[in-house]
Amino acid sequence: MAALLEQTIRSEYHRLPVGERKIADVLLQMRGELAAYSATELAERAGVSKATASRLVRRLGFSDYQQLRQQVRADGANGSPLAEFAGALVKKDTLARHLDHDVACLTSSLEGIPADQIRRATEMLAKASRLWVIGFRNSHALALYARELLIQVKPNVRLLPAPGQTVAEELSALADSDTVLALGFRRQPREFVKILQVVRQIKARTLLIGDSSIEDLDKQADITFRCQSHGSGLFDTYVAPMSLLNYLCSGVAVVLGKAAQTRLRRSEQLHRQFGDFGSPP
Amino acid sequence: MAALLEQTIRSEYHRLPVGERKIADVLLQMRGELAAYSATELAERAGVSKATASRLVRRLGFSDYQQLRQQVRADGANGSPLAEFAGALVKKDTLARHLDHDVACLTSSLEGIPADQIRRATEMLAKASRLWVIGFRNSHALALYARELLIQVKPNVRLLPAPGQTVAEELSALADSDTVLALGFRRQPREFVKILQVVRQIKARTLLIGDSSIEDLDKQADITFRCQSHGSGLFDTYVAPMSLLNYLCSGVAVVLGKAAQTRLRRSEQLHRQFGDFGSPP
DNA sequence: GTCAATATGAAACTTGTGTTTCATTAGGTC
DNA sequence: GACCTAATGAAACACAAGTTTCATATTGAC
Repeated sequence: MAALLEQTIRSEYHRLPVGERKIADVLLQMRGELAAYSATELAERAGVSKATASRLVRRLGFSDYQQLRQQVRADGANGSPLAEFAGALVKKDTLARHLDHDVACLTSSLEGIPADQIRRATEMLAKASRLWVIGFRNSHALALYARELLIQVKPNVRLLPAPGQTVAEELSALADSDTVLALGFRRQPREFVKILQVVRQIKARTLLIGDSSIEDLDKQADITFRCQSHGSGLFDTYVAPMSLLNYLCSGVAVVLGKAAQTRLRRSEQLHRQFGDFGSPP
Repeated sequence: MAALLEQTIRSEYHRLPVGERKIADVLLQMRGELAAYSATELAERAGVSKATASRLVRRLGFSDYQQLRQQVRADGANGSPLAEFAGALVKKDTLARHLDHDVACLTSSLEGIPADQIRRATEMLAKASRLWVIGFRNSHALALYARELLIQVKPNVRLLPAPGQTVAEELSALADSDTVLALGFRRQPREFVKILQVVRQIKARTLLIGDSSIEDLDKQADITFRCQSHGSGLFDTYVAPMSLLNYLCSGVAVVLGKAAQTRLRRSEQLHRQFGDFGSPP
């Protein structure tokens, strides 16, 4: 990145007076990100005056700082957009494109999450006296997965909707010391919104995980995680929430500490006794 | 890069008026390079006035554009230059490590799959007169997801185990023109193996998706996909099979062509009539 | 030490960026 | 349709960025 500028600087470097050299050094260190900085900041960083910075720009052959910045930007831009173009030209097969898509989806959904939000979420799950996992339609598979994990480290984890029962019936047992883990991806029925309202009235905690379709439903929740769910093909992809749930539940186990560990071990043992395929008879 | 900003934008996006959305879209496209552009340029690119751009910055919670630019810069800096300088020093937090893990897991599971195997698998699913999706314990959530997708493009997709019924009872209806989609991740009961044997005897087709625990069970299956499932924390991760199932089912819809499309559209319509949250009453 | 020649920073200046104001328009409600 | 609210762009504005000027400091030659 900014290779063009680097060449220019190096070829002039020996001619530069001390002050201008200081700035040149800073420029070289910056590389691609240079365009994000103002000439004033660069001058400060180098410990010289703005005037010196301005003069260096001239000496390097630019008419002004603006021009330099644009060159760096154009040069650096060859990094990503050209790569995208090339990617299209390399004619990846559809599987490779699908993979790229899902990786991007996963990454952009998780990477910006503040550590504090994760911490609060895991504590909310860990400290709850009972947990309710709710998800309709598409989200039900996720709910099932979440319950599967949570039940291994904590007693009293209930899945909704349960076959043969109405949600209202089940939820009548909800208490204010409980936490509801709501999976709200596209295609939730209106019922889902009502449930969140009820949960709020009862003053139980709500942890909402969903996609852009939840819109301002985040007002009903104590903590909200938004994941990308748009798939590469016809169907929505749930890699992001899957990964997030995995991470959160691991975190819950850590918060619960000893208690969870023993519970987990006991679950392993039960599996063995019950007779897993793969374990000795 | 600029992940934090992306999260912020996505969480506010639905609240934004059209003009501000245009700029938000531009910001999302820019990602890391954003700091190199002035608010004026962004406004021009989005086709709105500077004033609108300024207002968006406010709405996203920044005091001014300067502040936004600095956050993007600091955030993006964790990406390349620091990594280049001292890879060892980059003390990623546990979430970042988890993300890396799951991305690696997903990538290594899918990228090596031959196109031909995908093709055969989708055809096997598409051509079956009936489909059975089987998965116990951990794999049941995956099975549920698979059924959810398949039922949208094909009639007669049955999920096993079903609550209140024994698998044997259900499977008595299995015919040799059927296909069984078996999810065999860690912790399958012995029953699972027995089922695969029965399926083979009946000469129905078997598509097996699982992890290393399936060992030589692939002999019982016509096609086998092996995914990584070892998680970064205590629990297994299922991002890879999730992504694979998504891709395969999309493929099935394509193979089935028109018939699947209309079925899908009808399903969408039904959802709407049934009354989704987010759709007009 | 003196003298050029050059380099430098402080401050004045200019320009353009980003914010704010305000009148107009669009969207929603009764 | 009348009304209110919110959104928007044009223009006025405030401010900071970058350039230029100028007086001072530095360097090297003699």
